[in-house]
Amino acid sequence: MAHDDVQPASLACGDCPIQHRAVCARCDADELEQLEKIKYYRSFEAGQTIIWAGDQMDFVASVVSGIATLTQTLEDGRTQMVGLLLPSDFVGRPGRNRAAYNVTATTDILMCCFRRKPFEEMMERTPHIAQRLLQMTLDELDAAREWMLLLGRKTAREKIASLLSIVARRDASINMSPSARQMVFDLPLTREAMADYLGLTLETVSRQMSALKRDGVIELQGKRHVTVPDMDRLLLEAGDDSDGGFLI
Amino acid sequence: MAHDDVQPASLACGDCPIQHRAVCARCDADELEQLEKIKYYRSFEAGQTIIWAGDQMDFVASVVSGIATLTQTLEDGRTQMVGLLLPSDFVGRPGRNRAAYNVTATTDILMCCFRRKPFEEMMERTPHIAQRLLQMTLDELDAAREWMLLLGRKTAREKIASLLSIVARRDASINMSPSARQMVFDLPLTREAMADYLGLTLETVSRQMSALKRDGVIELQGKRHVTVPDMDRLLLEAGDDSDGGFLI
DNA sequence: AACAGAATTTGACCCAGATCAAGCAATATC
DNA sequence: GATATTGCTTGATCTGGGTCAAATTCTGTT
Repeated sequence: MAHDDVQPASLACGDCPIQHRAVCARCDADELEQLEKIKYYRSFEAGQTIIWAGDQMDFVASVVSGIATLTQTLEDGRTQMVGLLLPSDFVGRPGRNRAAYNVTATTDILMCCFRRKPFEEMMERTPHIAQRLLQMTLDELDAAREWMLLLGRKTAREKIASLLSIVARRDASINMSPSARQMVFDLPLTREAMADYLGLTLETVSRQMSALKRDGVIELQGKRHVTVPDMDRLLLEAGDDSDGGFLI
Repeated sequence: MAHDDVQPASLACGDCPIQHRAVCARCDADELEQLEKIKYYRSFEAGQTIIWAGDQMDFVASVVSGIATLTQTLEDGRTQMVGLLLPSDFVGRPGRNRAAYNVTATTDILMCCFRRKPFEEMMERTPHIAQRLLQMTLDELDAAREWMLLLGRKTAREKIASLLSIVARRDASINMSPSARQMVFDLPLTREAMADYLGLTLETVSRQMSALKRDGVIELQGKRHVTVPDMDRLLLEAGDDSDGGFLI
């Protein structure tokens, strides 16, 4: 998951052919050449499952463009989203060859993959890769823990408001000044995906969206296009004491 | 408490004075000497808050003995536990000087601390420390995500059964063969702490404990001492498809 | 042993969110 | 242009777990 400290500009790192913050921010020419040899691209269509939980993983990868979700399921079909993969996010872990989650493309997606074994060997020789991955993993852990608070203790309305403010914030950091009061963005998730993320049913998501609209917290044009007239109001509804999103 | 006196063999790494898997498993004599210089011990009593969210952190640390919890709170007082710190676990992150969570001792606890700046500098020079921390952080992330599934999608009864099976499993890995059908252990948590961990109220925890007892899934001697006559039954109640605990 | 205080259990009641079931709107297919 | 298909909304009803309150252990102290 990406974070507030990661500026979109930092995603493309100069003339690095991989253009990925996890592995190339501090790579020298020699290291980049090594990476070049073990890398390949894979693309998936929206809705495709990229990796099934339990699958053999012979690669680690980073998202170049598009969005994917990490989900866990109970055998009776209950599913919980446990993470989002946004451009520049990393998936797969050195040292383990089985996937722990389902990874599903929610939009068309392009992944930059590295063969696992050589990547691990390279990591041994190239300390700053482990350091960078540690940094990213710690960010993800913070995000996951923030989400635990949401899942365990927030009301449905607060959950929705939290998700909206997070998406708004991320969109804003890409499209406009993050301090603007009014924000406009498209939801990258269906109601069902929102429900899976928030630990709710899609009906409750829909009802709370309608409630927030009725109360003037948000405006909806169509189903995906959202206008937030007053971000402070939305953040208040989210129930966070802090200024909002660690998440995403 | 059982955990104070029993240390898994793997925690003590040879003649390393720090005896901590995060930082010394592959340290040579020279590195150990450096660590020795920046380390100190702190101890806390059960109930004490070790670190407040937002506090300045001038150290990173690992638990030598005892148990602590990581909690997040909303400003109206709702709290959610987001992690447990057990002996050998690491807390604090290189590269950030503000704590993100409250850390509270649930038993008397001894921590081995390293001054942050020199630790970071040492990490730069000593690749395997970052590699080890990455490994540990990835494990924690998996645990957090497993917990997200629990928080978002499991019923109260399943949550309790999950927690019990996790504690049983961890205890078993210390005290006896993990494959035994019957298990006996002490809960290291109060009902309130269990509730904070599971995203429930303490009344619901109590009720579900009683229900599991009534249904013969567990036996209770006193409030903390638990006997599980049939671990498979408990795991079934936990609703996991896998064989249980990534967690803890 | 008796008491105080905390932790836990149990009961009665309530409500947020789940479930079940229709309708509606937008897009894709023929 | 008619018709599925898919995603979303809304309504009616039910229920798991929350809330409030009162016992009942347990623990430590005098």
